Amino acid sequence: MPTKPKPQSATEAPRRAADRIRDTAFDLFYREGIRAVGVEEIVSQAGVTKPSLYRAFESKDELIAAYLRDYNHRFCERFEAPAAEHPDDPKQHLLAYLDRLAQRASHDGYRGCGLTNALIEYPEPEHPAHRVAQESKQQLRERLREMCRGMGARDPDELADGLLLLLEGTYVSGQAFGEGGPAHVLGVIARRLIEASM
Amino acid sequence: MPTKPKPQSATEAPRRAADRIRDTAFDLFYREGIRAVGVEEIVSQAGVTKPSLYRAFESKDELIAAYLRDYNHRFCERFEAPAAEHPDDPKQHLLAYLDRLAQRASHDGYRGCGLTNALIEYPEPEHPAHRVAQESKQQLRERLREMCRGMGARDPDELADGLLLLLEGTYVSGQAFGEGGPAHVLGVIARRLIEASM
DNA sequence: CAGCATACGTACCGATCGGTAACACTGTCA
DNA sequence: TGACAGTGTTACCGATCGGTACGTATGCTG
Repeated sequence: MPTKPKPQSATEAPRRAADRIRDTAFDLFYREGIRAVGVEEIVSQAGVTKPSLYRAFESKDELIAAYLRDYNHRFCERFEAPAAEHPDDPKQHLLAYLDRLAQRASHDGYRGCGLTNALIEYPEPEHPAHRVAQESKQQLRERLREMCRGMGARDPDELADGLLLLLEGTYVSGQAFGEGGPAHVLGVIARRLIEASM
Repeated sequence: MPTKPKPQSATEAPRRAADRIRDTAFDLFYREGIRAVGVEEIVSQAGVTKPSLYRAFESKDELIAAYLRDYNHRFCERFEAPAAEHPDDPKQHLLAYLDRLAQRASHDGYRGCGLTNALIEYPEPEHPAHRVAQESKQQLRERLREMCRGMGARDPDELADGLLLLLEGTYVSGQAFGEGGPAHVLGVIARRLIEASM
């Protein structure tokens, strides 16, 4: 590991080709959809060439899988972030995340959850994209159950699934309806549901 | 208009090419996704040829739009069907639909809502697929509001949006999680939410 | 039967898809 | 100095994409 002697020019940096490809693919896959984006578009926008892509990734499918793993990583960070302000309070933690989500999802141009979108674009259960996204979603479900247990819900698993439905519904409704979409009620509805489940 | 002298053999019929294309496209687009299906696959499985497709439809995009209009039509039928058993009772009408949906969505291989899936596959707002799906979803939102008014909810629009989130969440969660997915709680959760909103 | 429109198929188009072979260039480290 | 890893360059592959020019079969009407 070199002691980064690269003359990185502040933000804009001539980083490794693999990293630029990873970042560019992330943005394009998320914004335009995975199937809609060809490898040519990725490398040209990343300022690299195709052989560089295939030296770093076995195939487009592997690049997709890497994108989804990255996405899940960033998602988990966003999901756990409110814990800093609400330590040992899973209810407030979750509601804080939901409020932020509701705000993002009520913006025009919101693209929902990259993992959910990938599941829909790749319905075949064997496809790497489907697999990675599915595993991430199961992980989220388990995390929600854990939080609902922490809240002291009557039936934690049931409440967790209910909240998961609301979550996923917000992701996709944010895309279907623009500015004044149904996502803005997420906060009140979730609170009402939680209250009625204690 | 001929007096249909065609010797149609009961169910299996050598119908018009356009009809076979429409039906085949419906099945393939829904099951495998729109972008994943090429026109070649459609015509070959329909037992016709490409020129027949392009004589009946201007382009693949137009065929997609026709598919989504068909989908919305069938959806509305399914959605309104329970009205026969629950006339003038929007709450029982809606709950009956939700119960049937929860059952379907808890099956392995469930593919969700074709309109929702299309919205995700085609994020560009100008694309015919996005447009048709978006209009259908707005129509559904309005219908839900109407039903919530009929239920006598405190804030009908708010409850309608909450139920819409649950609906959409069920569509996508049915695909993410298989047999024992979160979709099975839709009934109890919706009832609890409605009760807490009266 | 002739005439004609409708409906369909054969064969093909250019463009793009994901992916690769072969070689030149650059900077780092020994 | 030389070996080497990483990258860029160019050109290319077969397959598939959406779409079409053009000839052929069929069936109704006179």
